[in-house]
Amino acid sequence: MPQVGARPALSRSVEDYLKAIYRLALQASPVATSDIAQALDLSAPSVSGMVKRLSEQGLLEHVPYKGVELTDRGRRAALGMLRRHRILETYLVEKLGFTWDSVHPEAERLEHAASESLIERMALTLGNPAFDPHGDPIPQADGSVAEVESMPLTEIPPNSTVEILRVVTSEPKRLRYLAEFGLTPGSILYLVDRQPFHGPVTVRVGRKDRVLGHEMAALVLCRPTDGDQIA
Amino acid sequence: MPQVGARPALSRSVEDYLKAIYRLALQASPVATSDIAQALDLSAPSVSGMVKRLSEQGLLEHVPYKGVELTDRGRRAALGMLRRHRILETYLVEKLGFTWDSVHPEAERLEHAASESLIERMALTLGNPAFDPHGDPIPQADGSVAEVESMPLTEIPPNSTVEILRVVTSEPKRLRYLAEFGLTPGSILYLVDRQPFHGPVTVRVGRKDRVLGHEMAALVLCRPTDGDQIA
DNA sequence: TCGTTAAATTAGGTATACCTAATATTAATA
DNA sequence: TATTAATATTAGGTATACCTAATTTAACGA
Repeated sequence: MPQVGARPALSRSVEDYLKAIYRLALQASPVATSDIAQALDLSAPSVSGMVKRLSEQGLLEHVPYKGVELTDRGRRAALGMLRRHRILETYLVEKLGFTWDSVHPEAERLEHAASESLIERMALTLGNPAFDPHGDPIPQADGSVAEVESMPLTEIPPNSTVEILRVVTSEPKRLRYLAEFGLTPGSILYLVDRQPFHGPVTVRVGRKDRVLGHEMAALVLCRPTDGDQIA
Repeated sequence: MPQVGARPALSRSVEDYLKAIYRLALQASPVATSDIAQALDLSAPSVSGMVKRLSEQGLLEHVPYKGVELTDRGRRAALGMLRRHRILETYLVEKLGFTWDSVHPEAERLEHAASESLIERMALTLGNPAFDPHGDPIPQADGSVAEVESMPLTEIPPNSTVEILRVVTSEPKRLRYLAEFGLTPGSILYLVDRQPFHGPVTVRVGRKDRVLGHEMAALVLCRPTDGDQIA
């Protein structure tokens, strides 16, 4: 008899594979096994073996020497994991006072253990949020994912005012660095200047001007605001 | 580099063994391997094997053919698990609206995944509770456990008023049954009558008289209240 | 088109944690 | 004390998920 609130029993490993493949498929599809190996820090043969088992289970389709794609079942499972992860991160930050740079590993472990009903109760308590603290969209229970148009700071023309929508890193050091500058989702900033050829970007947050390296600025996704007023 | 808030990495299985041995040792010590096997629903040889590995790791002392006892290290780990479990149960009930009969399996899975710092944040949010929703004492971070004198309903003399302190089962059906009667920790009841030789017990809760089978009544631990007034 | 290289797979092996069947030890009884 | 029954352990085997080393396949440039 299956547990109340339980989900199809996939092992931790399998859940991690599906999540990684989903993410990688957003960049390029089919996904190369070597990319999976790199993402999960595993050897290539380990991934080959697991990929074979997962396709036998109907979670993904594998064309040997070509790559893998998630089946509908595999994608649903991956989206479920992503939902769990992002609801957990949001809950930890909103309700338990964790900082946005510290929640990733905690959510990474809890997402395998939390039941569907726990996640839905957390979501309800949070008012069914559509985005997590990093601005990542939270897949809804029906599998839909909000798509938001955004541009990295490195592509915004100088002299524009933008709202930060999303920060695409889970590295604590970088998250702390950005938060120190006030560069978190929802905040408004004015792009003062941008050096060509992958040079630094100067932004004004509040009254302060900050210089961001190109790599850092590329992680900050924004949307231009209507006016051009300085906050 | 160990994780922030992480604990010594013990596997799920090991954590379950230590928890079970701790509980069993409260009844009788040393603990028989067959009792561990029964508690964890494993074969006797599986337990023999694991017991050997755990004693090699210094988590318990094993005298072959006699039984096992936790070492200090083993006891600390077990108390840690118990704390995690009970904080989690309390949090799920108090903050997320779970019912007291449904939290056990959820906590059983989360206790292996939650970091020390998550548990301490939950405890703080709850005001560092000393007891969980079933009245079980929550081991404190320093390893101390509140001891409360209590008697099962089956040993209370008729015509006395008692407060329920604890209900010692995790079976949902029984918990729901008792909750229906208003028999939860903190509630006051009047023991109307008690049949000898393991017969049923009649209690009055509010205005209603309820008859409880002996087995059920034995799960309800109480403390006599000063007066003898009927609530 | 042939050879070289990069990528992927297969072969074979390890650790954990379980199992059943067989054996050993202890404790209770005749 | 010898036998028996209960308890525990050892022996040997399975599944999962990882590893390294060896091999195969595909793709690309000479």
